Amino acid sequence: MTGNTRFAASVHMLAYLAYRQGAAVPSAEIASSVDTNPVVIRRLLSALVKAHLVTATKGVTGGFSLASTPENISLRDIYRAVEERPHRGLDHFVPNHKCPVGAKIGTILHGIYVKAQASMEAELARVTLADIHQQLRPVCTGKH
Amino acid sequence: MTGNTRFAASVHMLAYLAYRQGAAVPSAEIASSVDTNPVVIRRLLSALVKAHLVTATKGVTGGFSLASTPENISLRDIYRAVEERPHRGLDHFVPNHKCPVGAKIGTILHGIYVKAQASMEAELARVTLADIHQQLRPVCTGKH
DNA sequence: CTTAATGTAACCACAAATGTTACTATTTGG
DNA sequence: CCAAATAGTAACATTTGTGGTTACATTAAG
Repeated sequence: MTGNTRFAASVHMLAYLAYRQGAAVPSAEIASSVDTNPVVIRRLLSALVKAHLVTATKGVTGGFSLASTPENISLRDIYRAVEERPHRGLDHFVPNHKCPVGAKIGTILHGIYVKAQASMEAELARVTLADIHQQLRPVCTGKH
Repeated sequence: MTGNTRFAASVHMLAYLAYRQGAAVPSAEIASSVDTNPVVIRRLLSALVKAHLVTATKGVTGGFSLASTPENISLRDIYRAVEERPHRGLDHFVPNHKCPVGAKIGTILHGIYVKAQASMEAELARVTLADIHQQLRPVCTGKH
């Protein structure tokens, strides 16, 4: 699993928590579903805990569970929690400011990125974890 | 200039060609405006030529120019020309198919990506090179 | 106390993008 | 025909981001 899979993996993880219906799920179990390392899972979940989408409990019986009902968690919430700097593409775009075009294109592009992303996020906002949980049916409920 | 700047750089390049009003502009001049290597410019322009957004002429007086009027070139055209596989994020996302969630989440996520991107592209389609050229004013016309 | 869990730091490995060099083919103009 | 300037492209180096891994401190249950 390489490349930028933060968002996809996060949706998968939260869908798994919804599927486990409030149980405290350890990172190792989630890692098995996503097929990656538990530390990778915990790193991503750390961001989701900070965004108050997930709660974590330590100790032997600890694990992760949704901080809210699936209906109240949209994919936009998840996106914003794990993709902190979506305009990263512009971070290292530093044209020649001595050129009239290079001097102004950065500002123009920034406005375009903002609008394009707002449009995309509006689409993500229309889907909730409950919708995804619904699409996962028919499926046996509980731990596999 | 690092990271994924293909789209931003391409918009810059085509804006520069619009600014130069149909002249045959050599890659070195564009590279100066973008502040990068001429080969990088030619590589990106190669994709834009294949998409019929730009024409190239070889030889001493050669260079690049727009294949159409700025009004007829939208940012969506540019995006599609240089970002061939925008769902690349999902390419390497390979969950555990033995898990009921892992088995189905890929298809669900794919549908979400398609919709989110369509929404973003619709926004990009609303902006043309003519709009950008307009925003670049006031600016002296011609070679700097 | 033992055990199983989170939380993180530190590092390694790999992939993808950009930057660079070098070369060929083409076209213009003397 | 030749010289100069250009596109086109292959090959390689460099950089950067991401995921994977190991290790360890902390916490809580029984």
